[in-house]
Amino acid sequence: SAVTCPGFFFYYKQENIFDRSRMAPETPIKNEPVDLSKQKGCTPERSPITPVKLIDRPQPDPWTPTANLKMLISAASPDMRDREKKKELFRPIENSEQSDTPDSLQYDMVDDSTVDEFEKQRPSRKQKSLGLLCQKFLARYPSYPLSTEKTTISLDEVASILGVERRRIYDIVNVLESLHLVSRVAKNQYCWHGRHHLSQTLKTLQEAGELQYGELMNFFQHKEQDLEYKFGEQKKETIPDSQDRSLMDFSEPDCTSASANSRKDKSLRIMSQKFVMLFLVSKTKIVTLDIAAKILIEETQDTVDHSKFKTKVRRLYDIANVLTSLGLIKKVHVTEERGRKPAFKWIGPVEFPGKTTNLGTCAPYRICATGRQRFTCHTSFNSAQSCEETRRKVSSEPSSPHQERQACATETILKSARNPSVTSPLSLLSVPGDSDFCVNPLPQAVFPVVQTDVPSLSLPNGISSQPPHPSALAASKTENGKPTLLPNQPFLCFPSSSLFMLCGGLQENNLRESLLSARDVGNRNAGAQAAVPSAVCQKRSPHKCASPSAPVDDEEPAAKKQTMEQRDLPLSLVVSKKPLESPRAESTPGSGCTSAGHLEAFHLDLTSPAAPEASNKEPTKSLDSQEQEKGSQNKDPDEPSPEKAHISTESTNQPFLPQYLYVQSTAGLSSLNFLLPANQAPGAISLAANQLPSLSVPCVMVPPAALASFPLVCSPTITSPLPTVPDGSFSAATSMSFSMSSLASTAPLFIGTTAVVTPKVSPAPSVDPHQPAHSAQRLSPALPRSCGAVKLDSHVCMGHPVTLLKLQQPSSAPLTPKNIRPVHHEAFFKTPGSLGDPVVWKKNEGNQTRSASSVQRRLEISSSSPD
DNA sequence: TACTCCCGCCAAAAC
DNA sequence: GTTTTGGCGGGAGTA
Repeated sequence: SAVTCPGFFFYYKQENIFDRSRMAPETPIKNEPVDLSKQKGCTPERSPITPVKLIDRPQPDPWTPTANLKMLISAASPDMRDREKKKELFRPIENSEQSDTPDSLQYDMVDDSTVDEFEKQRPSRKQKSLGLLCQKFLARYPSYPLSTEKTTISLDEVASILGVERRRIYDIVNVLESLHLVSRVAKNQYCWHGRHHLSQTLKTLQEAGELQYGELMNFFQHKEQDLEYKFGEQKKETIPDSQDRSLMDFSEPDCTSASANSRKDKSLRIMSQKFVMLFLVSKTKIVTLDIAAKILIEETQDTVDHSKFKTKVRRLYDIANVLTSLGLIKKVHVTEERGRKPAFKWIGPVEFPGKTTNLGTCAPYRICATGRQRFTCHTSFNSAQSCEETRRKVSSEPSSPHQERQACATETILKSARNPSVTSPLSLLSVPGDSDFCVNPLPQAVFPVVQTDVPSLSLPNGISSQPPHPSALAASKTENGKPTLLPNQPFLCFPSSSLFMLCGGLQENNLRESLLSARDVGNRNAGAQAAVPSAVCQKRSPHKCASPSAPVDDEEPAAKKQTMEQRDLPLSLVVSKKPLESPRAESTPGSGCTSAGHLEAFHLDLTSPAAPEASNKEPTKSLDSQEQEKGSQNKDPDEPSPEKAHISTESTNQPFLPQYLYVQSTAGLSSLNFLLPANQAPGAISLAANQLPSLSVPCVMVPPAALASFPLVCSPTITSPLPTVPDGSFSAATSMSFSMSSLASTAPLFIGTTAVVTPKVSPAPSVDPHQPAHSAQRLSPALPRSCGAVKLDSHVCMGHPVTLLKLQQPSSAPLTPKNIRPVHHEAFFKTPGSLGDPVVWKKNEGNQTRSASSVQRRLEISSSSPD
């Protein structure tokens, strides 16, 4: 009941528990009967033993402080005797919980009156539940503490007070932390923030969730079985869990230390955020545990292990209990063919007025805007989340086209995340929804850097690439130490592996308009990144991460983008809105949000040009902002302003005609894949099959959908080719680090393969403009085109100078086998590297399995791959 | 029987 | 080396 009546619950808590605890934490203790035997945490003090009875006892009176006192008093004598029994029977926690919970139940239970009975009744498991414990915990603190007051939480103290072992407190705190209700300030010390930022956090999560899980959720909801099936496959194939993980890990490192990542990947916090995302993304707002577990497992796990599934479910229950205590969800059951399935329904806020940005501002927290990112305040979290998210995306890839697309998108994102060792930024970026947040950072990162090693290229995936890029860039930089930006250059070097989607012929007009408007808005979406910022900053710090402070702003943008509606859309930048078919896409213009169906599409879109509606929708918003940013960025091509890189957004409404050529590099990974606007004359792109000719493509590069946040480079039209940059300009460094921003410049992109480019690059694919439209989900060479989903913001690009991208194909060679994608198309967006044979990946990962997320692994690989 | 999820081992991470 | 964190899964309570 408490759950259902949050208000009441809280009120109650505050009145009673809270006051007690806070005001006099000790008193509570006293009140609480401590179970000497059980309570580990119980400090001797508490141990005092006052019989818990008091609490337990249901007194007629509501739990008011006074009532408590009465109880205590009354209990006094009996307590003593009962003590022993109670020890076992009642724990402080229980007691407190009961007391805490307004529920009549408690009273009922207790009412009996006699202590003995109580004892007999012995607290049931429920009474010991994490949910109740959490309620007690929450009761201790005000939901909306004064900004001025900072409440610190001592884990030990709380544990002792609540009469539980610290381990349990961690469970609670981790979940609360994921929502920014608390933040860790030091060992054993957390800071209570209350719900002030909850809406923002949720918003951010929602955005991120859309990007990451939008399609999946929809998909699942519609086809669980299929999905499952797919997932299984995907996991096997694509999910290089390790890679994904790696992403996460890296990302985290950004924020925190890399070391933490491994564990954090699986962190309850991240899981919590992801879980929340699922709700926020779900149209029905109902998420079954099995689906959630599947989705989450995919992300992290390589193999679909039943035991893992069970474990995941257990964790989800833990999280759900806390969320329930927060009044955000409630338990329900979904009846399906199979029968009744446990599920939870989101009963928390659905719309979030605020902008996500603020979160970032909140000192303690930061939301990593990135979809995948972690919202968690802690840097570590943020990064981790992002990574994880990305991973998930990747992993989650559905076998089905849609799924694939999505997967691709996610993968790309993930990849991006991973790649950038730092990823976090990327990850952030990648997330479309987050895009806002991400935007700034990414761009920065993105800049044209030439990375030699960067394996990851987010680009490839287009969307994903974007986010990744930044990170990638960063990563490359860090890794190489030379993230070289290409000064001024309009070029970007892409790692061979990367895939690019180029889109041409987007609705430039629309975009432009949107952009303009966007500009007007002045959003600098930079702000958008807010959430991301922190994370980004950390990661990016080098760049510009806009100061975290920015977050606020960022959030706003994000918020804008992803207003409820939009959020539906997968942000994916990818969005290209309607690629070729725009017509279909068309529709949803404003909706931005793509319906579930869209979602799927959008992912796909990201990858595939075609991605119609979904992409459209999303793009609209985010794109606009992005575009705007781009525009700005473009202004300074040279400088990669963080924000610059944007994905152009299209007006959602307007369908685009995306025309793409998907150029696939041969080896899948190694080679680049891009989409060239169909419009262009094929000739324009002269890709020798073997080499990489520098291409001038008046196309837009569309980063992965995720990019939304990132700058996309779009060249709407195929303008005349840009001046080609000398291939040589880009060193073989394959890194594609092109900064998104630079790309963002939107100027038409010029893609030139470096001389180095290996012939592998399969131009051929590129040749087919048409194909692209379809699914390009697969990076695999075979699938070249699929990528179409790019979102273009041609407009943006249009005006701008052309960007030259050079593709390197570094000998793509080296592509690690991993990179090479197996036949599976599922991999879609994965960067070439990511694409690698799943099997291989797995193998590679094998060792890492646990610690490193697949993403991470990927990253690692990629990083090495450069080799 | 299936669902829940408490409990605490134990290892990674952080001191 | 010690302490803090927290992943993990056995297994018991519930429905």
